[in-house]
Amino acid sequence: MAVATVPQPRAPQQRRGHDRVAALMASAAELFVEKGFDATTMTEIAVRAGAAIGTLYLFFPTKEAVAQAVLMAQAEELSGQLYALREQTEGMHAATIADQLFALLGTFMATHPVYSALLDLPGDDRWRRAMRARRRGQIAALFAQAYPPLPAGQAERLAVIVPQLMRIPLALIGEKRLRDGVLDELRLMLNRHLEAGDG
Amino acid sequence: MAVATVPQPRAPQQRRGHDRVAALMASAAELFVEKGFDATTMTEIAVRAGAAIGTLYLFFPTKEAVAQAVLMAQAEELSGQLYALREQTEGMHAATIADQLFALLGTFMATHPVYSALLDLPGDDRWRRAMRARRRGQIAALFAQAYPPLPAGQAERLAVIVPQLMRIPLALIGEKRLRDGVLDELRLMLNRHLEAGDG
Amino acid sequence: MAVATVPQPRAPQQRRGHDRVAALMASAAELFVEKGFDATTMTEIAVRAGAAIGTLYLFFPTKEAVAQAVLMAQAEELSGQLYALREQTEGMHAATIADQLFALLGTFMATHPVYSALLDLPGDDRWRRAMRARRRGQIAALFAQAYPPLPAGQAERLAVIVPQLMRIPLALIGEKRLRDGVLDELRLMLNRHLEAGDG
Amino acid sequence: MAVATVPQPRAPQQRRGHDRVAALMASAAELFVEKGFDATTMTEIAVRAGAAIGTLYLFFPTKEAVAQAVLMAQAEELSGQLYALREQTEGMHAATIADQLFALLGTFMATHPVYSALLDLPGDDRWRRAMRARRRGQIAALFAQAYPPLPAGQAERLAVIVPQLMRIPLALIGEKRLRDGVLDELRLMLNRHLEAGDG
DNA sequence: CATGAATGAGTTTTCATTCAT
DNA sequence: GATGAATGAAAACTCATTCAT
Repeated sequence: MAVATVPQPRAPQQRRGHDRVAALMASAAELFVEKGFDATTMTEIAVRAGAAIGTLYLFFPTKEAVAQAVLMAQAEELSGQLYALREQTEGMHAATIADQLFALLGTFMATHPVYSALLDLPGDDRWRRAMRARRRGQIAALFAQAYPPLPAGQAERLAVIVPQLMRIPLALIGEKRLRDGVLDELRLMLNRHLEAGDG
Repeated sequence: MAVATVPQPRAPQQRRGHDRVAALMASAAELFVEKGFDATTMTEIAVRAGAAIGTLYLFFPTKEAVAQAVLMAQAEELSGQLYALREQTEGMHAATIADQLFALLGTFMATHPVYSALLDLPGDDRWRRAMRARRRGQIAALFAQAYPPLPAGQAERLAVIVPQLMRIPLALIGEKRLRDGVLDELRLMLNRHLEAGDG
Repeated sequence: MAVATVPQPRAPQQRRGHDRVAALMASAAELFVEKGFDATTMTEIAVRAGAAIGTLYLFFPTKEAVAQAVLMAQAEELSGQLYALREQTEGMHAATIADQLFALLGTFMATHPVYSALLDLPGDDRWRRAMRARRRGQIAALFAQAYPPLPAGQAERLAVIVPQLMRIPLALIGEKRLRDGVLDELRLMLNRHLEAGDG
Repeated sequence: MAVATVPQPRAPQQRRGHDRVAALMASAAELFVEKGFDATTMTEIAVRAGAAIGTLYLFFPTKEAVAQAVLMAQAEELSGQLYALREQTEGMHAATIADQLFALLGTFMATHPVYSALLDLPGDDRWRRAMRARRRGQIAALFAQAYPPLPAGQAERLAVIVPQLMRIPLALIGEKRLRDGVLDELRLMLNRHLEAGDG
């Protein structure tokens, strides 16, 4: 039962539901990065998005569902980028493909910090596993295409390793010089490894 | 219907305080790995250690303090191992040192999963930062000692990268073959990078 | 992931207000029986009636008002039936009247389960009391007319008892044989009691 | 995290857990009768028992569990009374047994109003069904023992009917004279029915 | 008349922390 | 040292009700 206390003028209700959901998800993504999933409250998410708690629950039945929606949207985006990369690098030189992939992942991780934050939560569900598997498959396919003589299994191993490599610089916020250096170091390390081929 | 349990006569709790604390910390470490820090309750920690909740608070003022104690103990252990490694590899061939370091970190990460779990929690405190810095310093020193001509900064960059590399296989529980393959791949990649020297 | 549903084009809602209200009340009646008054939500009522929540509030100011309307309509119907029974049994043999009343109430209770469900809610309001009083008066009048020598007060007592008797079989859904047996038993018991007159 | 605001002196904590549970259940029983199960809040239950909300949840995991505990305790009591009645009326005259049963149920219903209130909630669970079945069995056994020539099934039918009969006067709070009259009427009706035997 | 997105007070439930014994 | 009953602030979640369109 909602008894109006101080009937505040309501914000314009013209925003389409789509905008509302987008604002809520953006708010959630920010908070998940700032404080982590557990420490973020549903009320905070709503407040930062300029919505009431009930509005948040209008679109997402649980807090877990918010995380899932945020993560899925970002995974979708990454998947799209990886797909596009595969298209546009068809037939290119292996080293070029690797460089592009490296750049793509590095940029994505840097600009989508919530992606890593949510993907590696304790207590991995079915859908989180599925997301990781999909990413692994796409990246493995890219490697396999770029280096046809790649021995069995190596593409998959690289698909596991490379995304994790790109997360390393993320922890170095506030140490910009070191961060850039680490990124270069990682790039160099991976290139050398790929050029050398399997041992 | 859940009604008050009949207070069972308790087993004599005569372990020395030291054992008590060790049991509590071990219990906490297990639970932090299984369910994550936030999802672990103080009561669970006490129960699994066979202690009462009050006893847990006798030794640790807050839940955060438990995590800190657990993490510090493990960091201390790692630090000791790194120190010992430095002693025993003095004057050895660079490649050998690297291999040893790799093995040491790999084993440590695999056997101390709570270490990573706690070190990378969102909301980094002063003491967590200090811990990371110390590790970085020790590993950088090892690299600098092993490869005297290492260009300025590279030892530090490697000290950032290598521990993170060794965490990658941890996520592959249940895929043993892939896990071992990834570990080999990482070893190979790092060795090649070190052999090649700086660009 | 639960995201805003795409607003489907709506079917034309051209039913006259009267039909609308009838549909809403029917929907409410069903749900009150299925889940109880408290567990039924206004949104459910509207949805099952194929209406929007706002439409429901167009006709009923509160949830309580819905219950009141539903109950009043059914009480009105029962009252009408009782009135008709009184007319058509004028001058009949007492036993016949009793049988008819018994049949009437039994059928009504079985076909209007929401009637009992709403009438016996905790927290009895003025209007619920009034409804019970009216029913009591009508049934008492029937008894008084059928059995003129009925001692003072007995008609009223029977008017309290008989409707409650007829509710008993309602609880036996799923045990049809027992239910029918109980109904017969009740009929027999009441007839014997009436034939014996007051003690 | 509980940050003490105004450290109120705590009430004496000497009451045994048993008393605590009893007080909570008594408080719940009162409120369930006064306002019904749904309208009663866990906070109210705790407050009326002089406990904190957390204390209530210490003993009962959910509100449903509170109801279950209250109902089970009362059902246990009724069951004990019925058992004792069976023992002490062994070999007695049928009419006497019936009278005793009638008195027992009448008194029980009047003094344990929460029993009916909880047993007839919408959404009958397994345990509620079990409770009804048990009562039915016990009463049927009593009837079968009292009236050996009772035709098959009638004992069970009576076991369904009689407890419901005894609930009827409960609704007449505030109309004492009518209430007593109704009770006598019911007694008379049942006796006549039993004396007449099956049709 | 009709709609349904939006609201927020109120409810259930959890759990870190305290303290009398 | 050891205990565990007790606490209550805070978080997740519900739903009757409103109102701009």
